[in-house]
Amino acid sequence: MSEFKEIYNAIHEAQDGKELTPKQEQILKAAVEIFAEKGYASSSTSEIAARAGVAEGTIFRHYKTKKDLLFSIVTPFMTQFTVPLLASHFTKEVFDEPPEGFEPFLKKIIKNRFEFAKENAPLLKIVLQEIAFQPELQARYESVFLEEVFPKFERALNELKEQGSVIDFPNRSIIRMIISTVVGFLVTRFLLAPESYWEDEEELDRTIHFIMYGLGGK
Amino acid sequence: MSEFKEIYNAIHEAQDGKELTPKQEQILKAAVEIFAEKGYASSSTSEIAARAGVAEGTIFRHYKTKKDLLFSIVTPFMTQFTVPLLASHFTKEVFDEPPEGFEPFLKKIIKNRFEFAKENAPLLKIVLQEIAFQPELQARYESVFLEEVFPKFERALNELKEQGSVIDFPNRSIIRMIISTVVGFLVTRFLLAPESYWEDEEELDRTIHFIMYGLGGK
DNA sequence: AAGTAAAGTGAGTAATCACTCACTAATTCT
DNA sequence: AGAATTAGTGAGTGATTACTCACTTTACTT
Repeated sequence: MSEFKEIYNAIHEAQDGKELTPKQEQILKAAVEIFAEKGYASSSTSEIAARAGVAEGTIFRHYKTKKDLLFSIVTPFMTQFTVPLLASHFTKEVFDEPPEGFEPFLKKIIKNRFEFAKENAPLLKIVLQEIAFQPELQARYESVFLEEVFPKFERALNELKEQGSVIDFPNRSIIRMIISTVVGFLVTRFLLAPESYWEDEEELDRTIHFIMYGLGGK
Repeated sequence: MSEFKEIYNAIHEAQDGKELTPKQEQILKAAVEIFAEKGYASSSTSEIAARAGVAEGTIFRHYKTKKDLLFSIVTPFMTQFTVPLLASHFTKEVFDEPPEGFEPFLKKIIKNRFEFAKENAPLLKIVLQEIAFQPELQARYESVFLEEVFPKFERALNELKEQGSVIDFPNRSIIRMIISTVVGFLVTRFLLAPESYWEDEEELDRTIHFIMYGLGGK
């Protein structure tokens, strides 16, 4: 919750050179909650204003349209979620300690994104929902993921394949399988069955085992 | 497309003892298209009526509410999708040819559901979207999956574990990993990147390999 | 302290929404 | 063939929608 504020404040500051107004924070918080509860299309600006304790006009003072409000919420999250995947030490790590570089690489990346998802579950839900219908979000995903994350991932995989520690599948197949497994875990854990009892540490280790052996070389 | 008609006709007939009216078919077809394109909440009954070539009142002659129309579309699909998982020969197959019963079991089930998803991609999209916000759909999923599919799956897994051909993870973890992998594949194949060139046979085999080795025993 | 710019307000608006209803057209029943 | 039931229609309705705008309040600058 405090992290929430920080992320948006930092991003807004970087864009506008100003901090978020208290009311603006309340609007963002309320919008995230309501979008996650009922979906973007079924959420009304009047309800968001009411929950934020703010006049409806105040929303439109800061965000030109309702869609603009959605993007102001979703875009920073998408960026924050992928940024660590771009950090150079993640790819370096794979090469530094061969041939057992794959497992710690995966472990670190997954546990890291797990913690982030844990603190931003509603945002995860909003993104997964809205990316299906908002072309602007798809475009953003493609430009960031396909142009930045994918190539880095691919370089690491090619190296690992040469070491023989990863099976010789097409890179996009491998990446699809890893992401399916991780996203499937995050969705089950935080969106489908957040109330269940979860042994997070063990479940993470099992998930990593699944990927490691599923994609192991030779 | 022809299969579409058949499924709904059969189900409607079983419920009402009557066949679907031609206009009713047009309504269902148009609703599926539009729901998949813009999402349930953003679709208007007037637009559905227009695309179906039907007066708006006709929709409400057959479906009490817009939500009733959604359920009439989604429920038969959910049932059809899970029915083959309940068929007894699927679980039998695992025990009949030990110890290599796991792979053919998986292969058959996955290829089968792949074909079904291929012919009903828009419906798959609608279900995945709306299950997040419609408690009635969640309830239906839980009653069918958790009470029917899960126990069958579990019995098969316990047997396979005793044979040593499947790793000793909790059953719900194993099932989660299998479903994540399969759903991730279907979503990527038919919803995210349906335009890409896909080697379906090979990709299916790789996906099965991934699961087999990821969950292999010993 | 005065002046200016930004933040906040809430009644008002045109458009759209799901849904109704009195009516006609087509089918089925006897 | 006539009666009765069902299918189909489309103008009409009240509620809700995202968004505007003239106005007040707060914050910052000098």
